[in-house]
Amino acid sequence: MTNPVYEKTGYRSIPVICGPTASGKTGFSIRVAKALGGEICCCDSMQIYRHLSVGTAKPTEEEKKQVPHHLIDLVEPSTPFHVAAYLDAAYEKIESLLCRGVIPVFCGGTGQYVQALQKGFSFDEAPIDRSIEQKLREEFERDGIEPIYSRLLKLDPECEGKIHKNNTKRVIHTLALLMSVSKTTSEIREASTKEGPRYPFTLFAIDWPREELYRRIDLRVDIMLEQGILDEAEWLLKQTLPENCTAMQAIGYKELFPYLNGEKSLPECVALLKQHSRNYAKRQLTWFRHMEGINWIPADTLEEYNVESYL
RNA sequence: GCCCAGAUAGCUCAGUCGGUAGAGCAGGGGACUGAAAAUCCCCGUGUCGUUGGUUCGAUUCCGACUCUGGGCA
Repeated sequence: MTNPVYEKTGYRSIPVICGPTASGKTGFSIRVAKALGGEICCCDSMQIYRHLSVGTAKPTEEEKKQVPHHLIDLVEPSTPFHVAAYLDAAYEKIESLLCRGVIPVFCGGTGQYVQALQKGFSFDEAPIDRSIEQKLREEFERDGIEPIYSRLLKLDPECEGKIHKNNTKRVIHTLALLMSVSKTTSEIREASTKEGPRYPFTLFAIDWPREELYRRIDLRVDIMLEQGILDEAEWLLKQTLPENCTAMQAIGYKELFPYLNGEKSLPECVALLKQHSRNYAKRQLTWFRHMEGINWIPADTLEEYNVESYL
């Protein structure tokens, strides 16, 4: 079996630097990319939005000068984006880097995106029909989740153990998906993995003692404030996007809106922002802990850690 | 100094018509295939402020004390 990564770059696999928010992924991935002569590909569901920079902890201009960064600033905050779109962009980027003999170095904290890359999910079906989803949402407002949940189970009984009834967002979303592609979830699952991973990836995750990680998160929020996250939040608020659109839900902005609207004090909002960042970090860790073959890097060994020996 | 209201889980509070207590948030664990920084699931023993009294039994009733609000001086 041929390995396009090895053929083009001499490395057996593409490194993916993961870790919770504020764990030091950006700095570390720059070091790795320099050592490997690679370029960085971001794997982050929020950094793909233009204008949202400080709040999403994008690499700075300074950092981007050191190593080229890709898969950042792909779309406007008003544009819907999702794993499928990310994978399209990612595969295209990987291909073009490999053609130049450059090894991509992935870096990011979005578990869903990392998983999709690692497992090689493909989403080549027709896209989900948004009008169906909209109709279902209206139905839910009117009659509650019961009838929708029953319809979902009727179409695909396997969902019973997989999707909790209270998770209305996923119930609605999944039913809309099944109706759009007329398949069951296991058929979708099968179809999306039948080709296997597109490229070999090796995963790494930066590991901090929990308390220390939380301290770093709090500290970084303070830094973001100094760097102008409020201006970004104000700009985003002025776009008057629908509340449920992805960009509006980014941690760092939604918590500051009440302050900008004069409903809450700044310290109150900042405390909440720190809180939500910590909650998020915990959820990220759940993803990474259960990923196959992930290599944990204790934070105090980051300096001397040699990614290359794993590739 | 006097009057009133509080004092219960890390925080905000509910409750026990007297039989040693429970929510939300925090915290911990988990799920995740087209919104994922989203969404959802599971996990709750704490001298019920201190100290006397009444009682078979007090966190609950009564007294005193301490502290915290608010009011009057």
